[in-house]
Amino acid sequence: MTPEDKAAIAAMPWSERTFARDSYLVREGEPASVCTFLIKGFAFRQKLVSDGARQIISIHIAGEFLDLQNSLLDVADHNVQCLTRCLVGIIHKSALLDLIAARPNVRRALWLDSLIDSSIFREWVVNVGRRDARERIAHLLCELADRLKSAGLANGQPYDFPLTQEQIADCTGLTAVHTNRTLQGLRRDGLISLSSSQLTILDWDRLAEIGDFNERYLHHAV
Amino acid sequence: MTPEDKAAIAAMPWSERTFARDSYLVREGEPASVCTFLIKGFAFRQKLVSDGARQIISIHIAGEFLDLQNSLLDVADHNVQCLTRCLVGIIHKSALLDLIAARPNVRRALWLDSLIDSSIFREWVVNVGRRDARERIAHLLCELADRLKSAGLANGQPYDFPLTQEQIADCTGLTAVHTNRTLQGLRRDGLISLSSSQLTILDWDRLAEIGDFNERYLHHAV
DNA sequence: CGGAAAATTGAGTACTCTCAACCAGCGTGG
DNA sequence: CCACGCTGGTTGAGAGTACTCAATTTTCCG
Repeated sequence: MTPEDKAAIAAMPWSERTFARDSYLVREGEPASVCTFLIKGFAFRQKLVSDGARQIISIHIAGEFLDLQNSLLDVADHNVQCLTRCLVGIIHKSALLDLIAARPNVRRALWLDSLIDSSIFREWVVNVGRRDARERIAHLLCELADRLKSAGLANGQPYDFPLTQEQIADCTGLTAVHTNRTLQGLRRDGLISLSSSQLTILDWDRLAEIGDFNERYLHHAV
Repeated sequence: MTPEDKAAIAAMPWSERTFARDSYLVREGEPASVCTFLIKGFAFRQKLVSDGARQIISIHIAGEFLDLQNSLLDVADHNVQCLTRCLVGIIHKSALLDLIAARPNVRRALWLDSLIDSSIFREWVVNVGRRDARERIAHLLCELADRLKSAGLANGQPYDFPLTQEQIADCTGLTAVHTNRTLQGLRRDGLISLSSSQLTILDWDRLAEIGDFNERYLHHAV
């Protein structure tokens, strides 16, 4: 992006707001009028099924858009919620569409962002569909560590890792109890250390192998 | 889209090609240089995990793009394969990018297409993550029937439904054996009739309820 | 008509879930 | 300052859904 692109972004009419942990930023079924991006904190997307169970669909870290799809879609098809206290940037979708119309580079960057989101969703389908509990959790930990590192949000280990075991369970399609036992297994085998929201990956190679983790789907280089 | 938009699309340098059942259209890890769309037949996206198991990530019907993400991403992050004999349209990604640059309406339509793809991936994460076998299969059947109908590819029941039980299993994260038994349950309960690639949904309301199916995520109206 | 692919069946296994109880940490209020 | 309550984490036992393996039947297609 050129300096002009960046100036155009900076000139957009956006606002900032802080949300408490667990606050909803987007609710399924509600009309979509704004787009939000995360300035500080962690957030996640989720859907609820008929019996009340929750599936988390993705985790988001600072710097990421939370609902870029709202720029074109009329009604939200899933919920977005704060994982921690969050500082969020809010842009009205029309402002974003104007910017996109005027700035090819920005347009490209935003489309690319949504395509990478999409790639992550695909990998999550694979993760919950074809891996067992140990593999799923290993994969999730690798993904988050990799993304934090690559976004420059980690200065070495341990990583800030604000997910409770129940939330890890909702990411991986498991129950909280089984997640607990599986995490204990990973600890016992000297692969990770995880407590009080601090994650240390003690043996990256083995954890990545267990989780069948290959960073290609994150498309870092693009 | 205006008539000019349509003329611009028609004027693009694209080619047609027929592929046999099971042929690969895109292979994970290979450089992405073209985009393809399905003119006739069925195709699917899939990823393989380390132990060789396969997870199908989406099913595609005539009229849909198969790898729009290749227009911006450099390396394919998953495989695309024909489910049946397919007639496929192929566009070099540079031609598509030129068209996008010149035609705001086309650009919007393509981005929208990729956003709806994304929404379907999210629903699949939920399906394999938080539903049991019967619910997963019911949901898959509802989705495909709904999409075929809404694309105008079905003139009433039965629907063309070219998935084998093994492929249904790979869509839902189950084994072929369990898929077989679960389908028998759906038949026994008078919900569906499925054989020789012909699907009849005998009781839509009950099937949709079992599968917790809500068409919102397909964003038909947009 | 023959062979391969797809569907079906049975029996035994195991991974994950459910339910329930219990422990630990922490912020709040008496 | 400590009790209390809440959330999050841990443990145990038993149940159940889904898997594995292997054989058999049926269907599809050349």
